[in-house]
Amino acid sequence: MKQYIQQLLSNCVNNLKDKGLLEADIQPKIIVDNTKDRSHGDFATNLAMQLSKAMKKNPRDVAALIIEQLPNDEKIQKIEIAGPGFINFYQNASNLGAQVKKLATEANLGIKNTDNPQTIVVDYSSPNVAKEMAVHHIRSTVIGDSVVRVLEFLGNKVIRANHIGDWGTQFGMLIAYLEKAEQENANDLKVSDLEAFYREAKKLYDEDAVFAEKARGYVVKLQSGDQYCYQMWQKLVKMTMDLNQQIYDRLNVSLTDKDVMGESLYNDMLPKIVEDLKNKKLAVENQGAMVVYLDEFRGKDGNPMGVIVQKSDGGYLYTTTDIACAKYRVDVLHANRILCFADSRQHSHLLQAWQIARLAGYVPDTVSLEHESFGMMLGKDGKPFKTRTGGTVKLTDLIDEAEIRAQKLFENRETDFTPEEKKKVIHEVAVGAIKYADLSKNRTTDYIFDWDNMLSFDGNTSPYLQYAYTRICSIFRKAGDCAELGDVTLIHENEVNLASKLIQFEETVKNVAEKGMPHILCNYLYELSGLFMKFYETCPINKSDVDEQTKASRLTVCRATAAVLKQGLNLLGINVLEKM
RNA sequence: GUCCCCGUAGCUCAGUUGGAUAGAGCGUUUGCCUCCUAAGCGAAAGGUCGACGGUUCAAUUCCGCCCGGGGACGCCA
Repeated sequence: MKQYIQQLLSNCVNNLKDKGLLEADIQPKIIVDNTKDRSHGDFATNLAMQLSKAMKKNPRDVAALIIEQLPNDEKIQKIEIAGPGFINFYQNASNLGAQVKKLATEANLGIKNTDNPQTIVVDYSSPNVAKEMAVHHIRSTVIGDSVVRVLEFLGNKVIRANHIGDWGTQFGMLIAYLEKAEQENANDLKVSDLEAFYREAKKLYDEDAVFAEKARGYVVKLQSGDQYCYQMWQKLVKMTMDLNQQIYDRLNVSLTDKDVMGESLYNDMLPKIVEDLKNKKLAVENQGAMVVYLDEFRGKDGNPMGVIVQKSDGGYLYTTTDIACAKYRVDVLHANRILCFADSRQHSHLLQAWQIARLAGYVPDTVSLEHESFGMMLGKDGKPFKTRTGGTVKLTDLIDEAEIRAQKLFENRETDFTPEEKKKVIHEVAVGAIKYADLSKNRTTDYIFDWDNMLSFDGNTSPYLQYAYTRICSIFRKAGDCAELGDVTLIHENEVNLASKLIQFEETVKNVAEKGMPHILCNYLYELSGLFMKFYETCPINKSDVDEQTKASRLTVCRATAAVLKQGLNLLGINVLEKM
């Protein structure tokens, strides 16, 4: 509808030009907004105010001229000039009702796949091997996974890339420690606490000279392709990812072992990359290291900053890996668009790596590289988040705590749930709350970690949206067999408001896909749920004094709302419930 | 020192490519279950949008300069 009005206005501008009322070379941006206030109609444009200077008339007169040019249209009930020169459009209620019915009845909510599907690589989660996933991993994991779902929903080919930290000098130490642990535990080693594993390895490395010597030897062997070390390294990777997979499964995150594309994947490419950069005169030697100087980035002295792509000892750095990684995603994965969900501290590093990749011709201008950065997790004191003991909070502990709190909440309610149903509700509510706490915030800003905030079940939270859905399910249960959907006739103000919001689902989802920001969808779903709650309070359905036609109409509105909520929550990676 | 992100109600956060009276949640005060689930709805209180300039018919939004917070700045990732 918005685009429809945009088209009408565009025609209108051309008419004005034909009539000589407007210079032909003026190209106004035609913007149609959803109004914030119902008294301003459904849609508004500021076109008249934009044109008023060029046409040398006051904005309200320009608005009148524009309206004169617009054809009568059955979808539009009324057009008004308001305030300083806004043009407000009132949508015909039956047109609005027809769109709601489409949402309720058509597959995929009437949303068609995008005309030009892209291959999009989404780089997210990225835990480190031999480290436990902690609360700060949740942002990349949960936000990235939601964007993946949104892009797929719109018909794109999405390649999930879990860029795990599986390479580095610490692996010598870890292999040596794993070897020791295996010897001590015969053939049945189970590691459930990676933090302890890493801590013990580090302790031995620092205190035991013989162990440290062996560890250093293993690094060299691993890097030169030694079979034994390679197998031990693989065990460490598997050990970690098996534990991480449990977390992904618990959190309903769509990543699997097939999506793992760790740093080590690009190892073989690194020597060739450096060689190529040297040949292209991009990399030059400085104090034994290979360095690329970039004009765009200045160092402390104001001179172009050198980005080291190969150390003086011949080793490579993560910048080199990220250059190779970008090349791989273009050459092998055929990406049209690459999204990288990583925290803001990596911003300049990524820009440098990508700039080099572009200069070297690995990534053409047609492929976009986007750092979907997010802020840091801070403590209540505004400093980077740490627990009292200086550590961080494990993701598993966070989920456990959420389930404990959800269970407590549940125990105060009277329900007829079976133990299985009860368990499911507690789980989905707890996980939804955690994910929504992260998803609903604009990812670019730093945010404060707070147990009570993150594990809240009231107000603007996932349970609120899930609850709205269960209320609809309850209505249909009550209506039973006579739940016939009918044409939508919008009578009550709360019905109209709900319907207007419902039809904004598609543009909201597209906005999320473009910006990589699921909080836009969260806000939308929260507003939608709020409007539904108001509708629920004021527009009865299963009551004896409601006539059949009204009932059928409202059931359609309910069906449409349920469809949007279910699909919307699904795009956030949150499951709906029939009852709670 | 250079560069990046941020500063909105007591707290946590929204605020669409500049638009009409800056919005939620939590917390506080308070009304509503003989009526489709009260994990809900209604009402009230709470703001120099960090400060000052500039551009514009219009600035929380764009530009400049300060102040404050966080971060990144050659051989870690």
